[in-house]
Amino acid sequence: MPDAPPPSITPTPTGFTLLGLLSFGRELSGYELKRWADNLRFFWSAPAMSQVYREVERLAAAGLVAQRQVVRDGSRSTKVYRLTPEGERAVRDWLAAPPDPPVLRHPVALRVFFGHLLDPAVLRVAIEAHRAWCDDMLDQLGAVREGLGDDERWRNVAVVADWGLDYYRGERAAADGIEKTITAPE
Amino acid sequence: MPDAPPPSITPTPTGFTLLGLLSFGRELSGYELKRWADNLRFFWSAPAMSQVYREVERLAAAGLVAQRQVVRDGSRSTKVYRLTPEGERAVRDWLAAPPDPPVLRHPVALRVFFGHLLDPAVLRVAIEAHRAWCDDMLDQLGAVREGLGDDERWRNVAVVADWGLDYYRGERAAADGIEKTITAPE
DNA sequence: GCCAGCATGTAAGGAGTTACATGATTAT
DNA sequence: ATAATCATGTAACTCCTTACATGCTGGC
Repeated sequence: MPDAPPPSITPTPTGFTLLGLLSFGRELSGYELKRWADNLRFFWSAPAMSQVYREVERLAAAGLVAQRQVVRDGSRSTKVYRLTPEGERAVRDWLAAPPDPPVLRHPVALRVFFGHLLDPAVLRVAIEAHRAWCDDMLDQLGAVREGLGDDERWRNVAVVADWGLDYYRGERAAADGIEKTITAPE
Repeated sequence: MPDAPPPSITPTPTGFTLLGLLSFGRELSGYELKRWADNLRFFWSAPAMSQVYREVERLAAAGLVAQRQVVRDGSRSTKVYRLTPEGERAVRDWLAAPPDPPVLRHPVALRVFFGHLLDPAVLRVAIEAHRAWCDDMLDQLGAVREGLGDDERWRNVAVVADWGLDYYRGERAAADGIEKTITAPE
């Protein structure tokens, strides 16, 4: 008699992204999955460590990933996960479904919208902080992009990285534009 | 003896945005607040109806808004809310705090990232759906922008609307660019 | 007569966060 | 030695959503 059929729970969005990360073929630990997931932060929300552990357990319970105990360095042991065929089917189906609209929460836009409640100097500080954040993201994403090179295997990832670089450059330019509007009201 | 001091709870982000909406000076019902909040959807998440009612009750309990029973049309009655001085202080302080980084969740970027799991034709459909969504947002936001005119009272709102029009135009252009990359792989 | 819009809520649950708790290994 | 990184989890809580439930009013 084969194993009991895994309970058919539907993964959360984060669960699906973890399946996606495992679809690159490597066996990863929860810790490694978190670090890979952090690379999605340029266009997606990176999950908390604790959620990665919770989700990957759920995925294992559902049979979408296979768990394996690995002993490293003699005594220390780690759980690693790899995608099962069912898991791959699940991500594929999830991705093939019509996409939800993008989610955007833009604190700077919100502050301009409610600009009558803010001292212009404070608003300007917020805009400048945003620009600095954009620069930071551009640095980080630029580094990622360089690491990808033109390796055929990371072609799609590179496309997204290039898209992201444009996105954050646009974001930065928009911040500059808004700041001018604020500083020179008439 | 004055009224018991209102319990000092901190509003949720949605609660603060409701305070912000009330800071434009009008007394609004829960229903009207929801419709006003929907105008934030171009750069912020619009709350569900039920959450608006829950939050506005909490704000009233905290003394940040004042509730008033209004009888319309003889029998029908509505609760309307207006901002109290404490409420105004609370939003101001919230907005003056350093902004959180923007939140972005971009399903199309995610699909490109995991492009190896998708039939190119399906990916193209997703990109085209995204472009259609951008066009829709541009239409809606354009209509909002026109309604604002150059009324001095809506100056900041108009600045955000103009920013949004640029944002969605950029989004649309990026979708076109990505689609070309996908269609012509070499 | 019926449907769209106005109007208000409750109940249940989903998805995620922060804070806490623990401990081994590696590099400085 | 001590700090950073690797490694794994639990508990409590927040914020928000969907589904449900109800009823009035105005226009076609």
